[in-house]
Amino acid sequence: MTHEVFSKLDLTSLLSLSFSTSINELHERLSELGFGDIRPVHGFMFKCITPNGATGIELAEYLGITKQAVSKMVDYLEKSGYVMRKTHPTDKRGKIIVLTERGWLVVKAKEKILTEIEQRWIENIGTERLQMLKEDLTKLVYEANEDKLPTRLRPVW
Amino acid sequence: MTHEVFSKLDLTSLLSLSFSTSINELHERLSELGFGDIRPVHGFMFKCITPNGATGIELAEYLGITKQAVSKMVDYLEKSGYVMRKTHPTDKRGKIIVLTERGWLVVKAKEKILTEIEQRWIENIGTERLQMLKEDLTKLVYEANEDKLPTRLRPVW
DNA sequence: AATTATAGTCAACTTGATTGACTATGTCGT
DNA sequence: ACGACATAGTCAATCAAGTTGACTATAATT
Repeated sequence: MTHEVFSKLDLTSLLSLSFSTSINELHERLSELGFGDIRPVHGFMFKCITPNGATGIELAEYLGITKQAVSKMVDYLEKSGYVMRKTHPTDKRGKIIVLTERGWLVVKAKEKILTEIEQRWIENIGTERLQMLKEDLTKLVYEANEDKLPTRLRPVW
Repeated sequence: MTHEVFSKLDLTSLLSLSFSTSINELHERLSELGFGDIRPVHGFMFKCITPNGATGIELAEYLGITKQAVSKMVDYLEKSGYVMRKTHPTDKRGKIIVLTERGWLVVKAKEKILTEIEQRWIENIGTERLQMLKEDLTKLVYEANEDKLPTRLRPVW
């Protein structure tokens, strides 16, 4: 694909490719660090869990999947040593999912790698332009969500 | 989610939410026009098909799925009246997938709706800023792909 | 002409989700 | 305080959308 081809992409293709590009690089790097069993949704889940844990319902809403899907995912991540279930402090029905030490390592690694990706983006388009890009996307997402149910993170396809 | 919450989102969350926001609105609008059986991947497939058709292999590469998945998708879209298979002009093994009249209606509708979404984004952040946003994303995606296999449209999750 | 590669389809399988039911617990209205 | 209703999380079954490997007909290569 030449630059000319890219410049003719519509908005949704541009956003999808931008997302795929950054998330692919992130997970290649995480793999190199020994976190090859982490999928993008796991990284987003860990973000929601920090710093104090989250309930299954909170994770389901945040990620845009059902509570049963969250339950299965937590089963898998618990078995892989990234999260733990704890009893809810005030609701006996509930569980709080928290990160293990290994889970925190993923969160730190992700932050570091994303900082490096952004650094390279800054070298490409400049600090001010990246700042504006993020401000504008934030504004547009905020506006689109201010009187609706929040858009779920999970990209529909 | 308050504006403060949005402004703390990392890059990958921002891009995912931006994509979801725009693609959700697009498909709500397409649904209103009677194209409720179209998924985002179909819209991208139609884009790849225009104007002269595409082979199964081309569609698979463009969308980031296997040729069998494309075959099944084309089965479905053929049955729904959006595409047709034609024999390849020069390769007897091959098929060319082309759009029907109804398929072209979807392409036109998508273009119109995306123009309207962009128009509203212009009202929000200004013509110049949207222009810069698109230029910057184009630049970043292009740079990330110039010496690699192309990033596939399909967002990994 | 023989060998190797490819396009598309087939059937079977896998993955990651959803659905509806269930139990234990929490909330609300009287 | 109690009964009715709602909810959190789990269970088993199911489904959608993909992948895999095999296959045939055709194309390309040697």
